[in-house]
Amino acid sequence: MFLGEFQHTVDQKGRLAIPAKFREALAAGAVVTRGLDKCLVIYPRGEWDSLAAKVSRLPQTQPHVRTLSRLLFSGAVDFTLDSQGRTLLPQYLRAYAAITTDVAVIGLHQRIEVWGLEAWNAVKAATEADGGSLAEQLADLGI
Amino acid sequence: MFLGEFQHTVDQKGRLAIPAKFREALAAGAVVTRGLDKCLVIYPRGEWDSLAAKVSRLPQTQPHVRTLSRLLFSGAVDFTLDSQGRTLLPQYLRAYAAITTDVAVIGLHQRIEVWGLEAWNAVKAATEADGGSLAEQLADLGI
DNA sequence: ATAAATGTGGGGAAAAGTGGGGTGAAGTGT
DNA sequence: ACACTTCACCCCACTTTTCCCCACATTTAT
Repeated sequence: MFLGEFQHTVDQKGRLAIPAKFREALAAGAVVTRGLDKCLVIYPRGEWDSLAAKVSRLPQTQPHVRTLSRLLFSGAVDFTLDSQGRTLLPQYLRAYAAITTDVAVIGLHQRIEVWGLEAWNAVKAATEADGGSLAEQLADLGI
Repeated sequence: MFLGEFQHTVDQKGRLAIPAKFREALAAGAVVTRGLDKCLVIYPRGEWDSLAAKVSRLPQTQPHVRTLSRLLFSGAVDFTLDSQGRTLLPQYLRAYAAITTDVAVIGLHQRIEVWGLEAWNAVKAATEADGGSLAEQLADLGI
């Protein structure tokens, strides 16, 4: 289970150190891909496999199914850790999430998100300012 | 499993380097053909066989089934790698996908797509602009 | 306070991507 | 049937990126 917020830096080679607490759960294999909010998402193998299987089962003759497949799979990279517990983020993924040097690594239960630090701070600020309506929407979901 | 986005170039002889990560899975045999969206598609042998079987089973009495058959089978070429891990794309396939020099090679789980770089960037831009409806689809899948 | 673990930086070997010649087979036209 | 061109495939060479290793600073735990 991934929890917590960590501030790390991406070095000039595009490497990002993964919080030590997360490494064990990712060692068995994982995938990084584009998230829906201009951030990157790391799925451990099990999560990713079930997601990929669901998408693959859709009829690829439908245009929006192909679009969805491309969004999901084209951005994805097999996630590996080097001996220091770092991963190499491809240039196009860094570009997608506007990641330069400072990033926030966020544990979100079954998955991990990686944000450019500025974007993350903006999201946090927006969330806190917006607490009221968020509560209402969550109420609609029965939480 | 094919994943990721790679920017490669086609040289003057029409050769395209296949990402190293993909080579092993293609070495056992594969097929290149026209895709549905003005791109080229590379299917490993197993995938191609099941796709070909599926299409053959469709009622060839319907005009658009015949069109699909022609698109798929007439353009198909046996895929081979040279000693540098490159493949030779026939001129008519390059023409179909408007491929000149810069291309994007996209891993899509069971298949690989090859796009002219401009066309691919256009697809990506359209996808990002359309993020909302894709999020809904993912929600429908229970993600 | 000492030891261990974590995050960060960089050098160097290996691999990947790119370009270009040369040889032989296939196809074209006379 | 012949010369000629064109194309596919083999080899070699170069540049860039990736990966593996070592080193150091800072934090955490004992």
